[in-house]
Amino acid sequence: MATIKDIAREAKVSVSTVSYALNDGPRSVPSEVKDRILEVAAKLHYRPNRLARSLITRKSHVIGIVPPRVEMDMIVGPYFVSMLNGIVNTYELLQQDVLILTQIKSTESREAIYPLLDGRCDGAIFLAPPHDSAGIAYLSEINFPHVVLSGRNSTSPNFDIDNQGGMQLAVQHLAELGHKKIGMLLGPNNHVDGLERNAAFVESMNSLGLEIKPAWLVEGGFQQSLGFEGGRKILALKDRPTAMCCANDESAVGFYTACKERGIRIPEEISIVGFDNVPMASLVEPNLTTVKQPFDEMSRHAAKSLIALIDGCLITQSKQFATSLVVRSSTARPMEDK
Amino acid sequence: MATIKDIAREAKVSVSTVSYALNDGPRSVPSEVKDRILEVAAKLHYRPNRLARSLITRKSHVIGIVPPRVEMDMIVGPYFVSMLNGIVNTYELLQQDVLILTQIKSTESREAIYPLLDGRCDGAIFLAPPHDSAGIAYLSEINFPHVVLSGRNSTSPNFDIDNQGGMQLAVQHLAELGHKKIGMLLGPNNHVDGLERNAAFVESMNSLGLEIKPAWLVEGGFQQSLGFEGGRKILALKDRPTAMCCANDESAVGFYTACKERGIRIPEEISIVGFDNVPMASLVEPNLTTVKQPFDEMSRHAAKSLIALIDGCLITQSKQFATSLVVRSSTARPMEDK
DNA sequence: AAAGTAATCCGAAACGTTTCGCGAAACGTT
DNA sequence: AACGTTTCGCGAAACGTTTCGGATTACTTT
Repeated sequence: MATIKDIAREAKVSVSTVSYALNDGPRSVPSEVKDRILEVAAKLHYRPNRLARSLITRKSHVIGIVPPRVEMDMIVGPYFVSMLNGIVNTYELLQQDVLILTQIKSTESREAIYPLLDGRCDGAIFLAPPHDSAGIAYLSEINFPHVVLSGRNSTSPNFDIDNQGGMQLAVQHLAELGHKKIGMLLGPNNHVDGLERNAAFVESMNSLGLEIKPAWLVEGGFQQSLGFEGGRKILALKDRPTAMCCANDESAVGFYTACKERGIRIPEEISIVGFDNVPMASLVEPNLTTVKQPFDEMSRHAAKSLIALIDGCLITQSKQFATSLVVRSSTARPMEDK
Repeated sequence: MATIKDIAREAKVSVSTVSYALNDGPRSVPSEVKDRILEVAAKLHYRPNRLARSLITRKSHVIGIVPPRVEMDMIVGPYFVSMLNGIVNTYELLQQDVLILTQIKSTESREAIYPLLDGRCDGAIFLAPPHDSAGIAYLSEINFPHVVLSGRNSTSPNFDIDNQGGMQLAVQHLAELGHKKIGMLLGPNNHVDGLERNAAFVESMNSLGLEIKPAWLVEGGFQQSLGFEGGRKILALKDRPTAMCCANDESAVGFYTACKERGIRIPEEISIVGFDNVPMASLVEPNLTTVKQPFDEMSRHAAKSLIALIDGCLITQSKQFATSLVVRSSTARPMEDK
């Protein structure tokens, strides 16, 4: 592998001159000798070693992504994918590569996030990390550029949606259709989005004067399988809700399966609202009414903000993104009580 | 940021001793002084700089991924995601990080793939690259470890499915149901999988003695939108096929939309077979009968093979993976001809 | 007691860059 | 002709590691 030294020898100039020539460097080099250098470089198939360069410039042009985890398993589910999509496409334009840090298993301690701090990346995006992790707080302390997507860390720039407003849209929609008996497939409590959506459900129901029945609140996690189990529990009740809010689309789809198993028709016998608007929401039958999270806008915004941080802009504002309701075919007026 | 030098000064030993202590080797250091060094390292929150280490060891423990492109746009569609999933999960266990090379826009020239050769990654996986690219051939020439997933490069290890066998399963299934009038939503010709599936369709039809009608072969790309357009063309014909093979699931779903638009029932009026078995296949209504590609097995195999290559195992075999037919609800016997 | 061996640990080179300081040459100005 | 100002180019330091060669000391063995 040819190095800058080889070029220097071959072109009979010094190493520094070669560097200036190749980079249009901070110093000028006469076009005649520059041409010769470039020619030699091409002949030797020279390609700069980025490690050496990054070592001295302290810039890698690589952005780290810390993927979300659930019980030590990485989720490469629809959420991760939707976010990654926006991030990757943004960085394609901004000339940054993306490093997926598979080795970071937790954000809870300093040591756990050390792989981020070894010079390989200029900054990091955390996807849906646990609330207020010590590891992330440490990054703020040492001023390592980073942003948090779908999470809350008091010391870091956060980009998240307005879960409160989103859930209110969902509940209100059901109430307007005439539903009074509304249950919820709860989200996980160790995650901000889950927590907030759960709380917002209770709040929205209260503000509309609707009664919350504890039996209608069951764990749905954020996963299809848990949604299915939760659905079974709900549907086995003698007194069933006529509508369900789900903490996310995946668990809603799990609920669908439970309905199918029991032969309960959606939306005739039970209305279902999801949350997120992942691609599958418009594929399942009936198409899922859901609260839309602007994945693309959020992820692009986060990606760009991180670059701003890296470039020295110190005032990166956290931002909450608005949600909107996408009404499809999984919600309808409740059947007449007989 | 503390360096090994700081530790050396603080612990009153030489730099080399610190290195040996921190790495347990290659030379021994008495446990008394080692403990002191580790203590100082912890106190200073030392973390090794990987750039410096990689520079000298020539190992980065990072695997590069070159994503597939269609007309300069990166596809972060179901295919990419399914593969990425297997790769990332494998490398999580094998202690490798994953670098997505957004900056590689083509594999056609040496220069285009230079970002791969700058020391940041030890090897690379190409996802569905164009057939026999000069860039990839160059990698073989200079012995840079790499594998090709879903593509064919004569000089590189390839991991791909048996498109021929898969398409035969599809056609045979339709034939067994009694279909004689079978069309195809063709795949793109600039891609091996598209090419092979198209060819295999023709071959399978011939070997079963079924007539191929040119009007029933329309471009479907690998995308939903093109599948939709293709579907419109087919369905507008006076003499329609009773069954369709689609080059992949996404275009099949596009075909679904065309059917819905025209009020044509699947599978009663037309049977549809997809290819790939991406998650959406089991979500659409009716569930799509499709040829299953073992994404997980393939991607894991490729990921592991690449590591073997990097570790010096020079005989990494290309491998073709078997497909299987997943019969769901989008295929049925044709309606009686009246 | 001498010689051989093993254990320690230091200094320095190396990896491939970027960039600073400084001298030499070339040029323009008075 | 003397002086300042550019332009050009070289050498060397720096980035943070790993690892080799060798010097010093301590422990065996005869």
